[in-house]
Amino acid sequence: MKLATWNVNSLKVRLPQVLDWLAANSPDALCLQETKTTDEGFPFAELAAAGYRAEHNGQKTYNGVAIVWRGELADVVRDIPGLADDQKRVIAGTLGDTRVISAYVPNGQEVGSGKYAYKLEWLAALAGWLRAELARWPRLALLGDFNIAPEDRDVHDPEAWRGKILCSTAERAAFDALLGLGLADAFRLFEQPDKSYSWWDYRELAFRRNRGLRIDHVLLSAALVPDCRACHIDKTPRRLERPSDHAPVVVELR
DNA sequence: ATGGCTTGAGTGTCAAGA
Repeated sequence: MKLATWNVNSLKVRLPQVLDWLAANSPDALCLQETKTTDEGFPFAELAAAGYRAEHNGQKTYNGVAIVWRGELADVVRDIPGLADDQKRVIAGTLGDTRVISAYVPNGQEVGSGKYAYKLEWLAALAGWLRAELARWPRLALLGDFNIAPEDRDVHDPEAWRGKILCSTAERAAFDALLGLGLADAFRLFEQPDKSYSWWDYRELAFRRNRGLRIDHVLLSAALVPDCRACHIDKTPRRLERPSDHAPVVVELR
């Protein structure tokens, strides 16, 4: 089984690239973030023509997450149960016996800001909900844009980013708390190239200079880890014209 | 140098992203 996650930064703009990527990579499920559209604007028909079904949790202009899959998806949940939040950042479903969650963690804007407090509260709520999800579905994959670079090696210039948004101690502690639930960072299960990132700023030729951050992740429950054969970041779409600023992250499971 | 791009909104220019 192949699972992937991709923050597309507007599905309207990126749909041709998503369709091409699905055709080229043939994942069983693709988790999307930042669709930036309502359910009415979601391209269900175009995806169906490509052999994929979809569940979307969207809103106008901002946020929006989806799972695009082949086969059957059951027990779909939108949003974090019990969290008062009008931002559409979570959708989950079960593919076979594997729970698949597409998440778009808040950016946080600046350490100490209101958005930063919201990010940390949101991550705490996510962890609380995941504990229950893991109890129900031992085989669980949490995929998405976490907006956290877990370690200095995930940052092109760790000194410049020290303590800054996406890299602060509290954000990294929140990421570690997710690992503490029994989840593993699939990317780090394998030897990886140095300076591997999943996001590059649009400005200042950041991609060409590989000035990026690894903030998109796939976390696997302990039951899935032995089945994980590979995890990689696919930089191919980042090289296209009008790319998303994020690259897809792909895992292959037995 | 707090900029630089890109998107959605909507037609002038701002909010938000990371």
